[in-house]
Amino acid sequence: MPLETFFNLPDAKRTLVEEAAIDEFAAKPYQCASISAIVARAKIAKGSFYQYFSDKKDLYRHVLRLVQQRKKELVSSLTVPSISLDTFAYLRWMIQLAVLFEMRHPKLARIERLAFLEQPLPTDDDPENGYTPGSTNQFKDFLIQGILHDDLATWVDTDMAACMISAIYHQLPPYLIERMGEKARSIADGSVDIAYDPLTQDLFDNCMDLLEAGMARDPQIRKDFFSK
Amino acid sequence: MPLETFFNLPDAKRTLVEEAAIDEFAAKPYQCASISAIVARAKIAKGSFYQYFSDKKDLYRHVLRLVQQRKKELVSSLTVPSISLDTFAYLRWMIQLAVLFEMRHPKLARIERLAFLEQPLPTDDDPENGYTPGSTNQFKDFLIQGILHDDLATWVDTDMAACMISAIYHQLPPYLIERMGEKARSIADGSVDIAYDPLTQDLFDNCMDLLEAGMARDPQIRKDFFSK
DNA sequence: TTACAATATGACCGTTTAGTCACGAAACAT
DNA sequence: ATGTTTCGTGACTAAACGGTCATATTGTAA
Repeated sequence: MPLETFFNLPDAKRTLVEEAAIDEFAAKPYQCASISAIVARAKIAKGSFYQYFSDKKDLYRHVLRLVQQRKKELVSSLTVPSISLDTFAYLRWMIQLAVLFEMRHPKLARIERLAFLEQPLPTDDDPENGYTPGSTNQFKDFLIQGILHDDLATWVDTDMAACMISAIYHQLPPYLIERMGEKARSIADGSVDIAYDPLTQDLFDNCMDLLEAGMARDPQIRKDFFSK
Repeated sequence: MPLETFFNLPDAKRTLVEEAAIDEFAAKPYQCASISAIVARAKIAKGSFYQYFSDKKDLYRHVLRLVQQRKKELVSSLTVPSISLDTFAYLRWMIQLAVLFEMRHPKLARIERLAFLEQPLPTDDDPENGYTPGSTNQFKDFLIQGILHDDLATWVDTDMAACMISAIYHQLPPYLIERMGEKARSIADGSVDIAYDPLTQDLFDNCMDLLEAGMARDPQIRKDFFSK
């Protein structure tokens, strides 16, 4: 945790430091991120930094906490689907959320992605770790619920499916946004609502079709569907 | 390209340098990889290194070339499926190949993964780039062929599907190997043939089922199958 | 043996790094 | 006004970085 001194800071200054840190951690992987660059960008003295944070890892964990916080804020600002929603409708909503987060906070999204891909690098001694939004564990529980709700085929290997979906969840949003082109900007600035844009929803349709029904023209397996 | 001096080296010494570089690039992302660490591990002088390579990027590109080369060697040592194979059987073979590569050359596999994730960092002025095994572009062409062969549903968005599959292709092998546990070691050392190990093939079955038929218990879409 | 080219070397350069610390400027209570 | 705590600061350390270069060693041909 950052030292109390950091939280005693006036909001403007604290935000300045946080923004500088976000810039740096979005630009470089954790190992290469430079404290010197951060204090230069935040226009504070090197010594001041160490009055706020005990070391680089301390700052990094704080930034990761910020990422989660901003994502929760985004969720709060959205129409949250009811829990009783169809599993795939909820999964679609989650991917849509990831895309929105990528559009509104590209740097934070990049930090989250880097943290996911670097896997067990800076995640020591943090017991609440391993279960963040988008994590493999979260998707696993989600899929188990899907089977219990009779939405998913019973033969689905939830562990492996969770690994595959989390890979997609972290890799797809930047691609989708590039694919959306100009439209992405209209949605990001709020002039277009993503939920009512037919072109974007077509993209999500295609994405969900792949997850729901796979890619085969003539699926031979579909085990419990045909034996139901 | 490395300088001629490097290729004039005795095999043992050249290999030593390459192994040291592989160790380093597998341990750290490109930006953080240290020349000093490499020359220390290879037990050569700093000056010697710069008689072999013009700079860090030069070495890195050479290592990436080594990765592709070793992968091709692995392919050559395997029973290559016929081109007329079913699309999904071929895709299954590709994933199996990725798993084998991860088992036999974990460091090289890690370098390949890092290169894929860092995306357009060290890929300048290399025209043959953007189309390496496992790249999104390669999967896209592969999927188009799949549609032409009538194996894939015609509505599949090949661009997006390629993005999803390449994400899985790079993320899944380490998970599968961890999942295989002790069995992975038996296969890696050759005492068990992956193609005839029922437990492993069960895993691949589940993986391919997900790609082929998706996850829904009762797929509503399956557009051109039901309208065929 | 001589001459010349190819290769090997580590001290060195300028820069950057994470982290420290003595000191000065506030802020605050008494 | 005085004492005390908190905060801000930039010079500083020791180490590491990528890269250079003059020099030393080796190999080869004459």
